[in-house]
This record gives sequence, C-alpha cells and structure tokens, in this order.
Amino acid sequence: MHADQPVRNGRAKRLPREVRERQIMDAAVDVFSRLGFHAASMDEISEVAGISKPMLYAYLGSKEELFATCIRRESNRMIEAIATGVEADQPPDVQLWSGLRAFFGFVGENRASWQVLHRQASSQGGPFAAELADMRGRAIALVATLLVHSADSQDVPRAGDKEAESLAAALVGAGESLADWWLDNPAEPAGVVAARLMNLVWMGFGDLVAGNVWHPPSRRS
Amino acid sequence: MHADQPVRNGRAKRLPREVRERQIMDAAVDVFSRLGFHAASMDEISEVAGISKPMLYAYLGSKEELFATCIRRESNRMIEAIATGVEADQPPDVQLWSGLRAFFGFVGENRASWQVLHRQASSQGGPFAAELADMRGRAIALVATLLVHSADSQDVPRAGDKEAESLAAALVGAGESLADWWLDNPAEPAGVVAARLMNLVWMGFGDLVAGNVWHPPSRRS
DNA sequence: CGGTAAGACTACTGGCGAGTAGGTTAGGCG
DNA sequence: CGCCTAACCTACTCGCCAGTAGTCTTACCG
Repeated sequence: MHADQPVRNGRAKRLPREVRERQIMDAAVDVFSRLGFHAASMDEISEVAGISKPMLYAYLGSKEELFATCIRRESNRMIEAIATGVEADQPPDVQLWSGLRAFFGFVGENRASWQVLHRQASSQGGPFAAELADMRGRAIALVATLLVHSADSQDVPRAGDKEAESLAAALVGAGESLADWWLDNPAEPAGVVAARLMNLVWMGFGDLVAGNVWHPPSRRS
Repeated sequence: MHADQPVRNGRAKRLPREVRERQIMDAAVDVFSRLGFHAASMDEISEVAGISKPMLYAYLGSKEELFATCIRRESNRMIEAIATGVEADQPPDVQLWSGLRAFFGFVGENRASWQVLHRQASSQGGPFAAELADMRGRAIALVATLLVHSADSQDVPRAGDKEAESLAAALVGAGESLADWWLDNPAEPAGVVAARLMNLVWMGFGDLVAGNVWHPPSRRS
C-alpha cells in the first residue's frame, strides 16, 4: 500500500524541487487518509516523505495549505478519470453506466485518495468543505444535466431543475456511500458494485423485486 | 438551536447527578456537532453545559468516553424514532416510505445529532467507527429483510442475500447523503425530500424520466 | 442546629505538535 | 578548483488542551 520510502537514517539525497513536492504530496495523502486531518502530524508526514519538517514548510506551507493542496490534486485526478470514461454522444443510461464504472474503478485503485476526499475533507469545516463542495457540485451538475436531457428526449413534461438537482444529489450520495461500504467489504470487483448501483438507480426496487434488471445494450444474457 | 445555559457568572446551582448528566450530554452533542471531535475542547463543553471541567470528568469520564456515550445515546434515539414510524404488517413499499419519512423527520428535528452521528463519528477511527457500524448494520439488515420478503411475495427467484445486502447498503447510503445535502439546502420540508428518495429507489430513473412516479396507496393524484 | 458527603470550583501540570531560527552539505558554474 | 545558492538538517519555542490536586460550599438528615 505505502510506497516504501527507505527509512531515513541520514541526510536525504538532494533532489529537484518538483520531484520532492510530489513525494511529499504522496506521503501527505497517505498519512491524512490513515489518520485524518487532526491526528496526522507534520512530523509523521515528513518522516514518511523521507525528509525533515522544515522542508515540508518550505515547499508546501502550513498544514492547512498542505491539506487543501492534497484535496485539490486528488479531486482533479478523480474528475478527470470519470470524464475520460464517459462519451457524450451515447444514450443517457449508457453514459450513466460508464460514469459509474469509471468512478468505482478510480476508488478501487486509489483508496487513499478517496478516504482523504470523502471522509476527511467533508468532516473538517472551513475552507476544505468549500473545495469539496466544488467537486461534488460539478458531479451533481453533470448528472442533473443527464437527467434533464434524458427527460427531454421522451415526450414528458420536464420536472423542475430543482428536482433534478436533488435527485442527482441523491445519486451522487448513493455512489459515495456505496464506495465507502465497498471499502469495508472489498470482496467484489468494481464492475459488480457499479452494476448494482446502476440497477438500483435506473430500475428501482420496484422493478428489481419483480425480476426486471437493467443490462448494457451491447450485451445479452 | 442551543438551549441557552444562562452564561456562567458564578457557581452553578446544585443539581442531582442525573439531571446534570443530561445537560452535559446535550452540551457535548452540540459542541461536537459544531466543531468535530478533535477541535472540540473539554473546556468549551463544560462552559456550554454551565459547569466546570472537573465535573465533566467526574460524571462522564475522558473525552473519548464522553464522545462514545454521545454516539450511543443519539443512535438509539434515532433507531427508535424510525422503528416507531414503521408498521410491520404493511406492504413493502409502504414500510419503506414510512421508514424514510421517519428518518428525514428525525434528521430535520435533530440536526446536531445527525452531524455527530454521521459526519463526526465516521471520520474518527477507533472504537467510534465500530459503534456507528453497529447502528448502520441494524438499518441495513432491516432494509435487506424488507427486500428479500418483497421478492418472496412475487413469484421471482430470490436474488442472493449478499446482493440484497449491498443494495440495502446503497439505499442507506443514499439516505445518509441526501440528508447531508438537505442540511446544506434546507429549503424544503422533510416529506418532500423523503418522497424524492422514495421515487428514486422504488421507481428508478428509468421510470422517472418516462413520467411514472410512485405515490402512497391511500392518496390519489 | 451541627455534621457530612455529594456537588462544585480554582488553579495547576505535562505532553504533544505546529511552526521557526540558524547552521551544514552538495552540486553546478565560471 | 573555489564559491554560491538551493537543498537539507538539528534543535529549539510556544501555545493549547486533556486531565488532576486540593479546596470550598450547600442541601439534607438527624
């Protein structure tokens, strides 16, 4: 799980600033994800990063700045992973399906990132919540747009934007929480978990208990 | 929101232990919910409670014990509120609907409790997470049972228990996250938010975008 | 109208962790 | 080869906060 920074015994090899900053950020994400913002100490982060504390301050500023930087970096990585996985010219259900797969794929391969983003950042108040709300807002807006278009393509009177937005919030929330659950019950592959959520939100319990399931249009079965 | 403990100027009136403990717990929930576990100080809690710090320690033990006690008390209150709202002899969708209404009703009237339970407790590791996992587990089990019965009552080959459990987890998660969203967007009454989630999980987006909605059997329209 | 124990307080310690002052090496460039 | 600067370090300060020692006070019981 942790990249093993060979335990510091003496002075660290000299490195260009850019490389060190990456090392430090990686260490910070690791430590923050394991201990949480408050319990994480700058001493421990510097140790994991393989350098001394003043370097930390010289490069990334205060503890709060460091944390905010982590959040920004990880949330960008995640948004990008999802955006890459979705093709805009597909029908709504397929877009949703691709998005979910990309999301669970990312979480599965970046558990530390997810811990920092979801569990830690959202429980500290202050500027961090804003950072997070931003990412979350982008995701919600994306889903809401999907829903509105999807309703437009049918001959149905469109529900209010507000309604679409809160449904989108529920879906995003369901995804977040299912991801948390998955981390505690990691027996199954990402695709299976994604498929479950897809069925839940697209078909609903009403259909599921009646035996109707959703499946990707290209497959049969 | 805060019960106004008239600002301590002198010595507090003498009170029986039981009453003081309640006051202290109320204060603790309030402070923990506003500041989080780490940022909350025992000094502040004692001040809000209207007593001095040694009393806090005399009655509720260490900070961690106090926090754990808060979680237990609030989670019991919540489980009870939901259990009271659901009647076991109703059809599955009605049971689900009652449960959701009770849940959002509770959150709306006990925002501090919810903050402590969901946001704070889940982000501290250690014994707290276990406490929480217990409550969450009870909720998930309840929903899972509902789903399984509901499938049984149709003529459908039952899906695996594992599948039902993860769907239940997704639903519980959706509820939690929608509750969070609601706290940040408190414009609407609890019933409306509950109805949204009910529609999402029972009908699914697939039906919703086609204009089909779920409504309680007793009403029309 | 004492005596006493539970209720309450003031005022401290001890440790941890954020942030810093000031000194030490190593690589690069003339 | 020497010097200069960026990278790096050791070793502190200082404030905050969990937890405690020791004292006072008031309600109640006889």
